Amino acid sequence: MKSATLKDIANTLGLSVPTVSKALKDYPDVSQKTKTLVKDLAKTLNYQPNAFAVSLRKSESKTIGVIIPETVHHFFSSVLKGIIHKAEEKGYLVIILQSNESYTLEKKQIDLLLRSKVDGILISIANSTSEFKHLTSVISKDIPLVMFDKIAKVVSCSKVIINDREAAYRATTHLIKTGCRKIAHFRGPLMPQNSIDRFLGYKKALEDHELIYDPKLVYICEDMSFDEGKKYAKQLLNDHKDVDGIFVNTDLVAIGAITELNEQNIKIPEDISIIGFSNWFMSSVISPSLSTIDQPGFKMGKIACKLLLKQIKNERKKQVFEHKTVELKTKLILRNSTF
Amino acid sequence: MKSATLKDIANTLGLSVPTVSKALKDYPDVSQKTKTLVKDLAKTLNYQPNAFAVSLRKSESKTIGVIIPETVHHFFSSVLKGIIHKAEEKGYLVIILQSNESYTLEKKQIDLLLRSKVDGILISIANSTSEFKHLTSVISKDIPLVMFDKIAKVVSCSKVIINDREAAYRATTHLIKTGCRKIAHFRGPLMPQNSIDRFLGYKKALEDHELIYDPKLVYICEDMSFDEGKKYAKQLLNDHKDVDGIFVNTDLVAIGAITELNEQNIKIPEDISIIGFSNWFMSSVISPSLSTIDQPGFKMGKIACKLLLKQIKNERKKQVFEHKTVELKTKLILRNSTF
DNA sequence: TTTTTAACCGAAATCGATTTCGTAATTAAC
DNA sequence: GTTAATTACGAAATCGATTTCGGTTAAAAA
Repeated sequence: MKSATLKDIANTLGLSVPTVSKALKDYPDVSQKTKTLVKDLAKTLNYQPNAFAVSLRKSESKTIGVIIPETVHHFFSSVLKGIIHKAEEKGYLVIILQSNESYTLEKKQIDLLLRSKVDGILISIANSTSEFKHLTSVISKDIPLVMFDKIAKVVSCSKVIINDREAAYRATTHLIKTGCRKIAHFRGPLMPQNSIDRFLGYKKALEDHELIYDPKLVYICEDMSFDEGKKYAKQLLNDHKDVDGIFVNTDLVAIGAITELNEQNIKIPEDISIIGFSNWFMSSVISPSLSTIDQPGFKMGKIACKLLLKQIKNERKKQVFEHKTVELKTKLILRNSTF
Repeated sequence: MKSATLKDIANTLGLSVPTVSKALKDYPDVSQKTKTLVKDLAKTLNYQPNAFAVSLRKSESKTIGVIIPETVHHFFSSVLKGIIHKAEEKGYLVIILQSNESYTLEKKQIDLLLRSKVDGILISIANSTSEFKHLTSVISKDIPLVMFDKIAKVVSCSKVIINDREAAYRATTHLIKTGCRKIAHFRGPLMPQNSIDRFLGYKKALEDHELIYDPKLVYICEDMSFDEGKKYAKQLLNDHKDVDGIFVNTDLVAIGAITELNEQNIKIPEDISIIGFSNWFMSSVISPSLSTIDQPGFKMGKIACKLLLKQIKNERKKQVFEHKTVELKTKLILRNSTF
């Protein structure tokens, strides 16, 4: 029981294939009579145009590809939701791949997506990605590309980001304004732009408020895990007993730190204030609940997808598309891990 | 700068398109000399077969579709990770759609996937889905379908599940064995099979241990949210002051309940023991940490995908494929919300 | 020298849908 | 009644790759 084709309709009605095709698409050079004839039969046969054939003819797949570092991650799954939502609304399907923060995998996946002829690509790059030939080659092939959250500044394409630096500045400043004088920073890996920017925001906040920036107070988390949060909290308590605040690159690590401080009976925020980044759901639930920066994942996904689809549309019309960088607002969420 | 086609290679080498095609695929009726000639040029031109054309010819897309109720959900994003992992390994891409627990959307999405000609479909059905014509119609079109986690028993296809009933039985039994005598149950909606099964496991455990099953101790959570957990915990404390245990359908709701009990200074587990279901990461981090049932999401995704791909393979070979139901082991995780 | 047999290659059909262009039949115009 | 203008359809080409089936050349066998 294969599905009906134009040929099937044409044969049973004694028409030619082109006429049937045109009838279904309301071409003016088909009589009303045959149009209704064709459309009725198409409905009863439940005719669906063969997507492969249409794709081949129009050379478009109505599909976009997304590469994220990790699906099991509150922020990225929110972004994903936004992307899928917008794409579906515009008649596009979404192929998801995850790089697991690996540059090698990311390259392979870009290749996979190109081979499978997606109409465009959304990407949030892996921590280990420091070369961008695979991305610029996408652009040079005239495949629309939009980066979100973890971007590479040097790649010229549309981007959707938050102002990590400013948000980190605000978070750190809040610690300062509520009395912290010796503030540590658990930062992310050296490479990705947003871990750099958050660090710079932290540093700037210290300097603007006449606190001394001390590199020894900055701990680098390689995989930004719960365990790393615990580990560096422990180490911090050993190294610097008089620390009274920590600004953490991401909530998960902050929660690890909170767990360690709780176990050592350090009072939060009385002894040490902690502020995280990203606003995972979890953060509202642990004890003490975690102050943090809210990152609008769903919105970021929607906007990134919208930008991509617009660019795809322009590409088809051979119009130039100016790359845009959209910066989304973040919110400082105050809970019980800070004053 | 369009990408190279067989025609391009054929023209520059003075060969015909079929010969080039056969050279690339090592047909025996092409001389070694032309083979190397063709292959070399293909490499320098970076030739990639046009996926649309191949799909049309072979009528396969090397793509599978996945419908889940929600991406922003620890369990489902784990399953997703497993699916994508296995699919990529076997050369398949994965299209993700989310039904948002809506039957209407689910139907539309099945249709979308069929129209876009995926080679197979993986689905975890929405809570509101009680009719299955859209699913049986997939099967009758000979498109392989595999259900996971939230399944419909009446649909005849392969399934990957856990034994919800037995796991719930174990969880409830643990409460009983550690001294609970009046155990409430926060269950899920009436429809989905696993919320029914978990309820039945709870009930059976009570009966097997000579405790009286009291329907008034069962609260129905419609959307299984944190807030519902809080709400019903509050209500439970009003309705039945002597309750000493709660078995909750899912961790998120359990965490809501814990939050409410904490606020009311009820001691966990001394006054009331709580046990959840699913083992969200969050559960190990809140205080007190939540005892729960571990559900192997990643493994479930991998196995469901593996089953689907095997069925796709068999379908192409016109072989019959016997539907399998794989039941994955769960684990009782004991933490500090129970003795 | 003739016949047989490989070895190599290409013509043509196919997968479905789309679009351009040409033509027959009908109607309108003069 | 002849010409011009519609109307309504189909032939053919196209999007790339694949596969079957012949056919030509050269080498091997008789």
